[in-house]
Amino acid sequence: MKERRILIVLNLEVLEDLGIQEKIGDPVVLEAAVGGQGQQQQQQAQQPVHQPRQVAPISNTNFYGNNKPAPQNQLQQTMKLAPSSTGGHAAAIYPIEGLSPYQNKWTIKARVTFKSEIKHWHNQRGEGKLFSVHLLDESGEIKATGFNDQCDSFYEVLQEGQVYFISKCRVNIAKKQFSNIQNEYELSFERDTEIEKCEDQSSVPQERYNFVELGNVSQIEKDNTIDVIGVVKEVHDLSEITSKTTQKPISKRDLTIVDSSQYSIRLTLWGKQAQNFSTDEGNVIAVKGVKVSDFNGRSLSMYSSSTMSVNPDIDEAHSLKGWYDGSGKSENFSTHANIGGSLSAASGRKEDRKTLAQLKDEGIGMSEQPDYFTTKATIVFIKQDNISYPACPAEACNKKVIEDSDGQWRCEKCDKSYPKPNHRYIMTISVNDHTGQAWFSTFDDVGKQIMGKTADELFQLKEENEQAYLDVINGATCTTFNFRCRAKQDNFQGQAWAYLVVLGATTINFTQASKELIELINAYGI
DNA sequence: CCCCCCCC
Repeated sequence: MKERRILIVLNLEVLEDLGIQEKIGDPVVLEAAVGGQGQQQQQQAQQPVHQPRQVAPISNTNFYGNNKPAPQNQLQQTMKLAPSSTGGHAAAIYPIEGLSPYQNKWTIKARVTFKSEIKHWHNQRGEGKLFSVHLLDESGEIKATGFNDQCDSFYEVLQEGQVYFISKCRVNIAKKQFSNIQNEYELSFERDTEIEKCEDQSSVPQERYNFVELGNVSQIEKDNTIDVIGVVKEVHDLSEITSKTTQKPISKRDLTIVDSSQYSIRLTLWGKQAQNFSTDEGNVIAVKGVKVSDFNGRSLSMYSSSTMSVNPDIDEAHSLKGWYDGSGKSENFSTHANIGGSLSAASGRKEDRKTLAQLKDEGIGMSEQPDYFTTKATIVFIKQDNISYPACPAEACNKKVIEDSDGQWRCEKCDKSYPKPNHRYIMTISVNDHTGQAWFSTFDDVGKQIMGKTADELFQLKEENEQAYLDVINGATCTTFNFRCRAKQDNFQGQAWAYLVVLGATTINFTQASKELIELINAYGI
């Protein structure tokens, strides 16, 4: 948490009525005046802390972006004097970033960048209605909510896009989990809140963004909130789904957006935003406060409080449009599907892609908790003793069966005998990649994939035609797969080792594999 | 004082 100095003025005495002054005397910035630590912090702040390819959270929120928050000294610049909204006394215009519960005599001059619809609620604690707005000035942004009477008073007054003087609100600690606004605090309108439309509508920024390049979205964890800017590549038809939680139907529209990082990503719009979307392919959209989801590697989903601006008049939009109309239109785009370190949609577990050398170097499978990883490797050797075992043929039993003296196969677990067993693979294979070697254990499903035959078929073949059997083994050797594995620590004669079990294997899709390699190369930022 | 943000 960033250190914050609070100065509470308990009393002051007016020595002389000087009227309204820009400043009195020769005030100095508080931090510098404190000396020592304060100066050190300032010097640190001047260091180039920003690394180009890294996507760092802004301040201590989980809001990600490329821009640093507004520097503190901007706050002083924002301190100006406002025309009175109440007649008589002039009020100091306060920067939004300076609002806190410790000070309530302020007026902000802010643009409404978003206004929600009126929402009605009823729960065990009561019922009511509310609306909320996002307020922006050059220092920052804040959410403000009007409940019940204040909903009636201010809903029509506040219009999206307009600039207002606002004062006398309550300042509460923001509930970050419910907000995509970057502020420690949020406002609620009170009975004596004053809101007045500002004559000068131009001096407040339209919106503030912290764009994350589409290629960097994989670095953002699921459920975080980001801003993105991209060119609309595809507009999918409006569809309707039924919400699992509310059982209510809701409109949905998927867009595919792209940017010059040569990544495409799906952006889902909901409800009215989905219905009203009418922007054609080739236009730039800037989207603020969208949710990052892990579907298909990474995708984006609009909240009802997310906002979209079509072809905004900002540098990023102009350069993207230039890029797209020039070359981008005919380029190919990567997605974040199946990238190393992404979350597997199937299991929801983190499955890092590892090289075989990394397994050893990083001690994978040498800790209490199992590790999961994927790796691309080639089978170089299949151990032929114990390639399969005779298993109980009963559904989902799989217990090893023993042949009786009368030729029946006995299962201890089922307490039954069967005329013949069902063979199941328990292969141990040696795999290699360009970095090293490992032993993997595989069971029936994966064994079938590797051999292209059931263990029963292979067992039969070995009995009938030894050479044909060896041909199958040889055919499976030197094949390459993407292996999905679980690593668990085990002990053998007092020696700890990593027991690596293959949970699934897929053959190499060369198009996909090439894309992944290109992504890896791009990640070096060359 | 709401706080759900949906699907595959």
